[in-house]
Amino acid sequence: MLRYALLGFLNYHSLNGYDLKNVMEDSARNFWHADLSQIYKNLKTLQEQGMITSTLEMKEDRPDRRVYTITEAGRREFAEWLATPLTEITPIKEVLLLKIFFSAQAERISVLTQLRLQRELHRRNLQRYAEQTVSDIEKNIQRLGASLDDALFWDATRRAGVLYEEMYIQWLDETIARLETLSEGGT
Amino acid sequence: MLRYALLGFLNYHSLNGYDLKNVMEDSARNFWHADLSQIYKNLKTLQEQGMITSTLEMKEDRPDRRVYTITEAGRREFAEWLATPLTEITPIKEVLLLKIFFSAQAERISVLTQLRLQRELHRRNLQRYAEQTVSDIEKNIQRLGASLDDALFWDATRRAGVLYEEMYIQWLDETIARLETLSEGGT
DNA sequence: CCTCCATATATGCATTTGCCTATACTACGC
DNA sequence: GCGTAGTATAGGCAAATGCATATATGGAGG
Repeated sequence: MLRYALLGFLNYHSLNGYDLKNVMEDSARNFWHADLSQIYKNLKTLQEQGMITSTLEMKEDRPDRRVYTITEAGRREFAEWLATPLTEITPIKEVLLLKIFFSAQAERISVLTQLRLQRELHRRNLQRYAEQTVSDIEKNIQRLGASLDDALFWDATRRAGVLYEEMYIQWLDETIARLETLSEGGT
Repeated sequence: MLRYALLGFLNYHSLNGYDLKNVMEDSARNFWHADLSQIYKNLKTLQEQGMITSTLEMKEDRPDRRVYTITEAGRREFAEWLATPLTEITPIKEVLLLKIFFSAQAERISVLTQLRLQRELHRRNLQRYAEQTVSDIEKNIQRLGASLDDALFWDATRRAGVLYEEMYIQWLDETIARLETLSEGGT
């Protein structure tokens, strides 16, 4: 999957591995993330497959950088992926829910503490998505040389992040409230 | 992570690999899933580490089954995991959002088709969570010999599934509407 | 009769992922 | 002067994951 993310970004603009990581962190972190080493490995594979080419830029004051450019074959593969419909839902793996599922066996107070901590983390996340304004998106559009059309879709993914965090916080609030009511009489 | 899911279920009741898979599918599929081969591998490892033991039950009409039972060490490790707070949020990898992010480069109609297909899939998912009633949870409680306390937490995870799907459908509705408005004049 | 499905376990293999480490230079703060 | 952070690439290794396949039996449906 990561290969398509990389091809997608390179389809806008030639970039090196380090910058790809930063661009991804800035714009896609609420639905995708990848380790730097993972990105370098994928770039190597993509080049071996002829999807991208690279040139080494010599720098005097900074480390040399290997800049990757998408090829025609790369554009084709990417376009094909974009056009192929997803016939399934991305399955969720949510560690907190796994823990909660078994939490009848845990100390009630410990569960509450953990839920409150998660609520705090999700609140911060929500705030970040909410603050990621239109101007931020415009900044990324300039950086990548993307079109104004892209802003619409980028904002849609930002909106998905906001809705997700709001939903998550609502669920945490509900669940914490339920546990607090029960705890008044018990352990 | 899967090891804790397995320990968690075995903490209620001794089970074989095949049944563990079914129990997980029935009760945890909206926040965790695992391949059968993955479950068998993990059971093997857990036994090597002394977290579980197994006995082979000979069946005449059916294949023999290896039934796993949690050990004291297993219970300790599981309890420790339950008590250790998660200091981070589970990162999301959502393929649809990755595609949507780059979808300014795709045919507008193709994007709409894909979003509508996903909406249909999520609607079905929501319906399943909504229909997974209290009686279903009670059935699982009996099957595993869990306590009534568990019902509270199991229902909380079910509720999380409902909220997630409602949120997702809302986002899809929003996004589809936005694209439809734009498409009236364009490609 | 034959195929598919359910029950049941297990191995093999490739891919993906995560985390750690090495290398190398600059700049900034203490 | 020294540690830390930023820029930049890359290899190593273990763990997790996914998918296919092998084996074996019984029952249901066409």
